[in-house]
Amino acid sequence: MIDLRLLRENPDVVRASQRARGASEAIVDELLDADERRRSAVARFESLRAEQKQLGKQMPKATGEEKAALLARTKELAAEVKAAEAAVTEAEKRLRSLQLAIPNLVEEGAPHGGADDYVVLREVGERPAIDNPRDHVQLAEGLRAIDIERGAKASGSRFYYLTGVGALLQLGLLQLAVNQALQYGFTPVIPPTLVKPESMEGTGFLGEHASEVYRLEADDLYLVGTSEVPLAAYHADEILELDAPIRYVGWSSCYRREAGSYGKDVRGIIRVHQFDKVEMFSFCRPEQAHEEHLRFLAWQEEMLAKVEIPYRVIDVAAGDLGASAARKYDCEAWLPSQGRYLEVTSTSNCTTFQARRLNIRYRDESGKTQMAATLNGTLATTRWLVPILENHQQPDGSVRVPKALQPYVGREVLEPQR
RNA sequence: GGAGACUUCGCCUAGUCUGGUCUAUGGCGCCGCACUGCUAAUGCGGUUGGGGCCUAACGGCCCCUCCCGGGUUCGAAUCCCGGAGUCUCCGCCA
Repeated sequence: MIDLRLLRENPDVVRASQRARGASEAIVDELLDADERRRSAVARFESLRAEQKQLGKQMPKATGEEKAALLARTKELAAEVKAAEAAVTEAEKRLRSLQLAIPNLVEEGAPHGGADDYVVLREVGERPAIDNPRDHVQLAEGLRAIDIERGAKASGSRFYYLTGVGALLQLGLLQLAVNQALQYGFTPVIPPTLVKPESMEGTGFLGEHASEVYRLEADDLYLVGTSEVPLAAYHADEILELDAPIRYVGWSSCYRREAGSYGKDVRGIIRVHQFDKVEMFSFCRPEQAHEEHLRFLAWQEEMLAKVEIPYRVIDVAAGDLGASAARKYDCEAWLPSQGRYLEVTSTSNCTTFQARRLNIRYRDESGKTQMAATLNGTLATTRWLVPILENHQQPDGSVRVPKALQPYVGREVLEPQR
């Protein structure tokens, strides 16, 4: 949700941001107009209401004719107040829906343009030289690590079972991620994965991504696509102490409908309806957010280094940012079987956008309440198994376990079963 | 699933029966000042949040806010209806 004060004082900043995203600029003027209308409706209501209260106070002491006159006037006023109040409600409704339709202001420096206009910031690590690389499905089959057929049998397409070393590998990877986060002062959290509409709305997932979200109609609850949702909602309607950032690391299953993604990444576990994720989340002061964002990215790169995967970092273009994000960096892992990069992490600086919707504030030095900033970033997911298996495969179909994962998995090499 | 109790300005709490003087009580915490060799203690004062208008600013005036949404009324923290949440007991089940 956009800051109305900023919009009023500086509409050109909002227009420029919309332009960078390739989004509507006209809506900015609609919003300005709605804001204007709301304020005049409020002013009318408040002056009527003030008079009503004034007269109401005289009522108990009034007698006789005086009282009759008061009654007549206040009865009249009551109707006017009611009408004025309805006008305010109407104006606020319009304002709010427009306000919700405008995405976050893009951070200065973010590349302009659409999905293909990202900027590659760096490539890290050496791609392994593998002749005729097996893909993760073939490798997992040999290792008996992922059972896609039975996943389809039990639950349908894009579901899977992680079995044996597959299950161990995921558990190890996620624990490695949590342990790293603990080192940097994060509080571990296992959140609810069913949330109320307000939580979904507050994090901005019911806009353009609404069709991606599972909804339980009978209970009016949503299955979260990321623990970002319950982590952000954790402090909804609270006033926080934010001398230093408050950091949580969430571990949860994530659910995505993947509607309209048919034909994309159909094979294996690259794009699935359910997966597990360890997610960093931070509440901080707006002026700390940029630095925190870079820290998140550094911690993601630290994880990728631990599992010894070659990757690149991209600066996502404005038009490809989610509605909540002001800036987003993705890490993409190298995929030998496909000769391309695959997104494995994403970190967004949501500045005050989510906090404004969720009403999350802090007190500054002068004691005034201010909107907090929120940030999120992936630390590990089920999808990571794909580049881990593929990049560490051996000619015989076995897979070397990265050193950092060995204590969790309990072996140095995963051998194919026969 | 059934029955009951409860939800008040950061936290705890008075007020709700009997509508107006609630512009919401007190305590804790926090902030400021005074006192004190320093600290502690004490005293005095301040302290819900959101919004509108006026102002260069300091500040001032006003509206909303007693879980949420309706209703009754000239007037609602208070009465009525609906909803949410918390707790207790019962039932059922891991």
